[in-house]
Amino acid sequence: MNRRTTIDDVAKLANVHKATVSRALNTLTEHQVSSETAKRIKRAARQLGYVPNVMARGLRTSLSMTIGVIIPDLTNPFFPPVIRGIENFLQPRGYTALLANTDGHDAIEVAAFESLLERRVDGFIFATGRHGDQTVVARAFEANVLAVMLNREAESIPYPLVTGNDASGIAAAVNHLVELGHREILHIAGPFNLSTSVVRSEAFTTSCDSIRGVRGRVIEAASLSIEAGQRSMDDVLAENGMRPTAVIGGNDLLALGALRSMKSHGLRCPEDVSVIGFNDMIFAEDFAPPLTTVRVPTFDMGTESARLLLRSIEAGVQEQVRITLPVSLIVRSSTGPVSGGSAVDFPTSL
Amino acid sequence: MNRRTTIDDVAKLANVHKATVSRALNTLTEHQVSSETAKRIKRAARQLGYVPNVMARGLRTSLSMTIGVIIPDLTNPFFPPVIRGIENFLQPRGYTALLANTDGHDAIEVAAFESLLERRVDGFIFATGRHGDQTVVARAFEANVLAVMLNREAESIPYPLVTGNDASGIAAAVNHLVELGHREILHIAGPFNLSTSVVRSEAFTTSCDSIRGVRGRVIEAASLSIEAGQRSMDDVLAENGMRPTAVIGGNDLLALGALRSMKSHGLRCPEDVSVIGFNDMIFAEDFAPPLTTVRVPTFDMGTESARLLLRSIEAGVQEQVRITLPVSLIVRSSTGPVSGGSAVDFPTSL
DNA sequence: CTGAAAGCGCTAACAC
DNA sequence: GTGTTAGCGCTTTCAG
Repeated sequence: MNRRTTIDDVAKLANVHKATVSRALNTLTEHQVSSETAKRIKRAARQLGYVPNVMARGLRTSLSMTIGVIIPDLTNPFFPPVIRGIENFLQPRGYTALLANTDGHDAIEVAAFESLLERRVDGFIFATGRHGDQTVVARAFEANVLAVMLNREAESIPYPLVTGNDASGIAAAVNHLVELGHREILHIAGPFNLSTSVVRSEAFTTSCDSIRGVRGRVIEAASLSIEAGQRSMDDVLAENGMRPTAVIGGNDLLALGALRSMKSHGLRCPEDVSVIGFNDMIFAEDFAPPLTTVRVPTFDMGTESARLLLRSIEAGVQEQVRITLPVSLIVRSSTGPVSGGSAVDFPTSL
Repeated sequence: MNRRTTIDDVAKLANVHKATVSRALNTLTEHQVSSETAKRIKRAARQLGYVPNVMARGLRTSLSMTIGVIIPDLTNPFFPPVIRGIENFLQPRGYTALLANTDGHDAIEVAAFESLLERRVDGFIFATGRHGDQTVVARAFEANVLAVMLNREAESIPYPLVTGNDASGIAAAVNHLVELGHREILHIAGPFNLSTSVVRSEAFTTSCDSIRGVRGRVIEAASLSIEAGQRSMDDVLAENGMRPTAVIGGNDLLALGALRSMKSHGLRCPEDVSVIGFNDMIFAEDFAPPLTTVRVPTFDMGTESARLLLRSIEAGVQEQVRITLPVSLIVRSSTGPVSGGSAVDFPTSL
């Protein structure tokens, strides 16, 4: 990677000062230079294959034109569409996203945060909000760093928040189950140090309580993973109390775990137990059975958070908004009429 | 985001020259400064919350400590583990990856490439190799840019290549099917302008030809997507010639598409037709039925390509290696004995 | 409309 | 061991 051509090279070839080159090549200042010289300069630039050096520019303007995106794990299928949404907004505006995974570890999160600060990112998108203020989010806020929260909120830290409408999604899921005749419903919630888990489980309890005869039960999973969902469902099935006829996972992964647990216990879905997920992640329709779930506009959440952040950056001041995007229930084959009850195809006596 | 403290601030507080601060804070030059002053400097730095500015450093050293990673689509589950593998190698070495998606469009690819050049990335990882030299890869090579190819090769451009052992994976898949009694095997290949598609389909033909009585047929899908796989399988099923009893997808997505097509035609898997995928992407085990597939070490491919690239960067010269990682056949439930024939539960005459 | 000069924050070469 | 000096490549006053 040999020495690249600089603005001075272009200046020399075009017989102007480098300042003029700078003006000519920047859309915002292009009008300050006569269209003839501008043309000459551009030709020279093209001829030399000139590519401006963003680092040098950033040093001068103290704008890096990058933003840091901190997520738990790219491998979680929730995130790729979010990232694409973010980039979709950033790219045409000349910004670039710097990605960092934390795997949920505080130490890694701190390291990632600092590494992004070294790169002088102009702002952050945090998709890692947790409760308990020791997190990086709190440090960022104290340090006056511009940021927006995506999906999850950080307790008491007033960064803007972009989420799906969790409460309405859960309500739709509960209603769907109730219409199918279910009365004993289990919610396998994500860890309660995540705001989404709290919001969803509260919405779950509220929804169940508001419908006569419906009993909702909440169990907290250790993490938002298939394994944790499976373990939670195993625990429930090991009890010899009353079994739920339906379960709502705090996300699709937990629902998938529940499905695996049921399979290992010889329970069929939806004949024995109906299952609903949350997010409608990729492949949700290809599972066995295709998963009924709440679709969350992940791409749009990315776009919106990027939009919000750039607005803050341009204004130079932190906004305090809250954007809640609509969600929708996608009914597939993992939910069916309760057995022992109202259904036609499954006349039963359980 | 107020003005950050600079090296000069630290120098003033520690009563030394900024050059000394620079030395003290850099592990490679730390020994050049007395441990006492070093300690004092570090204390001052911590006290002020000093974070070095990599843009300034990069301008000086003409190293950005970033590398560009160009992929078709992050949303394709093949890539997230690759990216994590790359970052896993880069991060402890102070490097950061800049990601860009092309969606397979040349124009976007060019734009992404230039935007990364502006950021003065120290090298590239291309996961977009195609045949036909008009691509960015060719331009990069001509411009003496350091890079490595991941998974796919760019025709005649001698960048290092990191792949899985496609040929052995396909051979294992074919053998597995033959052992199950299959004799009419279909390969739904990816587009032939991708080197992986060519390698795999050639391996397929070779494998089939080498076994007496086995007839292999190759059909080229329009893209590496579920939809393309479904369409290809639809086409085959619409013919009234001899039907294959097994199909090998060029990747898991194509296999999944075949599965969908079969379902819509009332064909069962594996009873009517066995299906094998390639990559063992996430959730392959959760499909209906759980997919037999060739596991490719995606994370390691990321790691290895990053290692190769950094080595080139440090050497300052392009290497010419080729790393082929071992793959393994993961047998699940989408493959079974050929119907109408041969197995033990299905007694055989193979 | 264009040129000259200064400086963003840092490191590397050279002094002492 | 530490200070001095000189830029890296760019934008932005300020003159003219």
